[in-house]
Amino acid sequence: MSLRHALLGLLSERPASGYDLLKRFETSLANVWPATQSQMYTELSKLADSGLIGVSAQGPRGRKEYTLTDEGLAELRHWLTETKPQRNTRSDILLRVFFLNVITPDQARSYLAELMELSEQEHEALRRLADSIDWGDDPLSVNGRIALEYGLRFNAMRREWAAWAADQIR
Amino acid sequence: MSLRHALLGLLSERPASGYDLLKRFETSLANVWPATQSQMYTELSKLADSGLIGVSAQGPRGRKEYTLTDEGLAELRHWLTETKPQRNTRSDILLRVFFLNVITPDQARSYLAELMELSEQEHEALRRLADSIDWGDDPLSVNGRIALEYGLRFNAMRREWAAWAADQIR
DNA sequence: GTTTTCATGTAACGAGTTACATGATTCT
DNA sequence: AGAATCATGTAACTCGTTACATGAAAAC
Repeated sequence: MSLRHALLGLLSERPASGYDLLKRFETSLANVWPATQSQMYTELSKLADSGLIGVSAQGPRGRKEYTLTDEGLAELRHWLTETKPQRNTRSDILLRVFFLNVITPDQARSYLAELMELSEQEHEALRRLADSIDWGDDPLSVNGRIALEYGLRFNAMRREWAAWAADQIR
Repeated sequence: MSLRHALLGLLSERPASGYDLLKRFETSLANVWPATQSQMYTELSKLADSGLIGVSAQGPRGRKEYTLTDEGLAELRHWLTETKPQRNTRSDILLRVFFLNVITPDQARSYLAELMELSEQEHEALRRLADSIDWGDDPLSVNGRIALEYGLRFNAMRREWAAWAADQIR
């Protein structure tokens, strides 16, 4: 139920079309909340129907620019302050760990080595992303920087853990 | 698509009924792959239809005991060795971070303080769980211990990050 | 004999994915 | 003129959640 809030959040910065939002997802939110094109257009229609956003302008090629309404902003704030985040369960990566005894120790260690590599690659990608952006003092930079730092720490933690885990398997 | 593999994995230890598996999910896999009763019975039917598991015994009250077939074990091994884990995206917690500028700095800091507390609570719960189990040298203990260590490290990381993040918000 | 536990299933709905379908406009 | 990009939408399907429904057997 959070795609709607992701869209409201992006529209709180500035009005945008579905196409714009699609692009912005790719660059900023793809890591924390991926969404398909199909899903976004559907959700935007629903948001417009429920009055949380409105069509503020029409452009060429049927372009519809959406703007956050007062109700939409209220809903966004309500979500941020009054509702508790659901903890993030369901990890394919971790699920596999429970069944590593089904394969050979060599295969298990190889799986954990892959995880280490994956973590390193993601860490590196985030580091490059951090370098490519010139961070200002504006709120968006601060928030983006905080989210990115999470990614860096997360991948560092996961790399260390996978190394430790590989060592546990005898 | 991993619930099926979670079920195959649990059945690789020993045969069990849907009801048994439901109980075992609660204690072991609930943290990494929660599933509802409804979902599990449906998935077990599908697995039986496709021949990856079979009904090995019938008990009182319509109890059906399922056993992993050779094809099922092969599929489980295939999943573990040949397929790449999908990285874990979609974090409600992190999504909110992107929009903290929409609320007041005080509210934002309060949100991060909640996250710190949540991480501490989960860490503590896992620590208690670790203490309550007498870990042996058997494969299941090793795997369970590895998964649990992940949880401990993850929550420690998240707590530190939230503390750091709160400090970034001025 | 009543409550608890065991045990399985279905229906309706919401969220997410893949694929298909269409067409206007801008760029080269 | 043709290719790339902009731009939106729908259909079919899978996965996951909530709620409903049922009843046998064991425990007290």
